[in-house]
This record gives sequence, structure tokens and C-alpha cells, in this order.
Amino acid sequence: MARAEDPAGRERILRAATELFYVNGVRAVGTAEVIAAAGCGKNMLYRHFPGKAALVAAYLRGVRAERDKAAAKALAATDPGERLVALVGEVAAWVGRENFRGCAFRNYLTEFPDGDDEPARVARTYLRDTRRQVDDLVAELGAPAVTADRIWLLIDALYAGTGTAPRVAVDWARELVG
Amino acid sequence: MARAEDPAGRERILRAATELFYVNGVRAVGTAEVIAAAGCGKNMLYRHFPGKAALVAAYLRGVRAERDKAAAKALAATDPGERLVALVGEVAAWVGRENFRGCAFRNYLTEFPDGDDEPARVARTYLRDTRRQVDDLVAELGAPAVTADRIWLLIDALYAGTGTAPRVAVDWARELVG
DNA sequence: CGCTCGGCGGACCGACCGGTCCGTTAAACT
DNA sequence: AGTTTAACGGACCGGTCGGTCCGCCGAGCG
Repeated sequence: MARAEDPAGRERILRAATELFYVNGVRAVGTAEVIAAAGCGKNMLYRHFPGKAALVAAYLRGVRAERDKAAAKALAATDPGERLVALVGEVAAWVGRENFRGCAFRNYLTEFPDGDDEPARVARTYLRDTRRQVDDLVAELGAPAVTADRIWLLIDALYAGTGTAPRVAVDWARELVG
Repeated sequence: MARAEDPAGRERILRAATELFYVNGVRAVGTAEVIAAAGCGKNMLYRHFPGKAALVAAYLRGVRAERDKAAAKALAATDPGERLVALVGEVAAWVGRENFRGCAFRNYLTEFPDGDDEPARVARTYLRDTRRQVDDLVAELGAPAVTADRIWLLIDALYAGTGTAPRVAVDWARELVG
């Protein structure tokens, strides 16, 4: 029987898929490539996941869990303004690491613009929740609504990441709330 | 012999491909779908273009021509600061139109992150040139280099377009240079 | 020692991809 | 009217996709 703690399977497959999907794109990576990287048989993939869509959804959920944890850590400060700056700073740190390939959720929605499937819902839900998080923080701060728009704009620009130094966004955020 | 003005061919194919590639993504659209939308035979496509990559490159070059023309019109003002604001405003207008599906160049680079082919070069060249255009305008204005970073950040955020009102970016740009 | 059973590898399936090729049709020119 | 010629539509090719299935092997247990 399958061990409760990963019987040579699910976690390794998901880890390999995460790396490949994020670096090369979901469409460009086939299931054969995933199982080759995971070092298991193809049937193992379809035992743990109903299909590629479910694997992609699990990949996005895993990224979300990671991102949520990092965001929660950044929100440890008590002052709402400082928390907003920390939120932008956390995204900047994520963007600044090597092998950054953009936002996994935005990338997926770019690859499948009209998708209504499970991964698309995970991606859109993440974006909506994160946007609301910014709105709530700004409301807590008592700043006008346009401040939330601007913070979100900085985050969007960071994830787009076409060459601008992440530091620029963080400094601007500090000016904005300070 | 082929008429000089589009023998039921190149322009119509390119127009159909542009619409389909931009709306649904380059990877998602096959050559069969393009020729069906263009209403011509498959051989016509391969007479006018060596392959799909060349068609995609032509599509991106067409979008670039359109974007360059719109940008040139926005840069008609004499004051460098006003020109920067107009540049951001032009992008905002582009983003605000119905059926906006993101930046064609950024979308392509998201779909093919490691591509070194012709379309990828067109896309990267456009981004580099546009960025330099911003740098030049800021230098002409005599503003510090960080202003160029911030303008570019606004443009990046506009193209990302995950819900923020374009107006917010334009207003912020005006504050920045005013 | 032999039996069971889970997992690896790969063959296999139907669908679709980019790209080539050809038979037919219709228009244009003389 | 006859001939030429361009273009349409579709058959076709090799390859790859997501997904299924099966034969073999090796580890665990009676």
C-alpha cells in the first residue's frame, strides 16, 4: 500500500512539474518530460492526478501556498503603511532572485487567455485575492482608494519584470505611503 | 502573375493571423485556423511566408508599426515632460480599448521564454527600443534617471493590465514629471 | 523458497501540429 | 472558344501531444 508520506510519487512529480512548468511554460512541457524529470513511470502521474490540467492546478496551488506564506511573513509589522511597503518589498525580493520567470499565474493566463478550467480559476482567484489584500491594507491605513490602485500598479510592474530594478518600485511605494 | 496589390493573399492572411495570434495566443493558433479565417488555400500561406515563425514575425512587425505610429503621434508636443505624459497616455488608450489582450510582444516572450528565433528578436528589439525612447525623453527633460525607471514601470504595469484603471497610471505620470 | 504486488519503462492510441503536394476549378487573356 | 494559369480545398507526411495499457522486474512476505 502507498505510504502516507509520498510513495515515490506525488511530491516528486509535483516538484519536477513545478520547475518545468514555471521555467518553460505550461504548454511547452509535456507529460513525458515531467515524468522523465521525476524519474517515475507515466502511470504514476495519472494515478496521482486525473490529467495534465489537475497537475497544472496543483502546481499553481503550490506556488500560491509558497507566495501566501512569504506574504504573511512580510505582513508581520503592525503599522499598515509599513506592511504595504513590506508587501511590495516581498514581491521585489521574489522578482529579484535568479531564474525569475515572471508571475506563474499571469503567465498561465497569458498562455490560456480564455481558459475556464481548474488552473485558470486558481490563477484568477489568486490575483483577485491579492488585489483585495492590497485594498484592505490601504483601507486599514485610511489612505484614499487611489493608493491601492498605485500599490497594485507597482506590483503588476514588478511581476512584468522587463528590466526595471525592483528597488525602484519599493522606493516608490515607501514614498507613497510615507 | 501576382498583382502588385495583394493577389488575394498576403495582406488578408496577415490580418487574419494578427487577430487570431493576438486574441488566442501564438501557440494556440495553428496554420489551418489561420488559412480558414483568411479564406484561402494552405499553399498560399507558404507561398508568402517561409513558415509559421516568419508569419509570427510579420505579425509582430505589423503590431510594432502600428504602435510606433501611435507613439509618434503622441510625441507631437514640444515639451519633453508633456511628451512623456502623452507617451504613457497613448499606452493607456491602447490598454483601455475593448478586446485588449495584453502586449503582443510581452505575450510572445511569455509563450516562448527561451526563443532565439525571428519573432523573439522582433519582440525583444521592440521592448529595448521603447525603453530607450523613454530614457532619451527623460534625459532631454533633464530629470534624474530614476524618473525613466518610474515611467517605464508605469508602462509595464499598464501592459500587464490586471484590473487597474489606465487613468491611474496617466495621473501618476503627470504628477511625476509635473 | 515461491508467491504477490507495486512501480518502471515503453508500446500504443487517437488527435492535432507544421509543412508538402496535387487534382480540380474558375478566371483571365487572346 | 481555347488555353493558360493561379488559387482553393484537401489528402497526405512525419512528429508530438495527452492519455491508456501491459509486460517485466524487484522488493517484501508467508
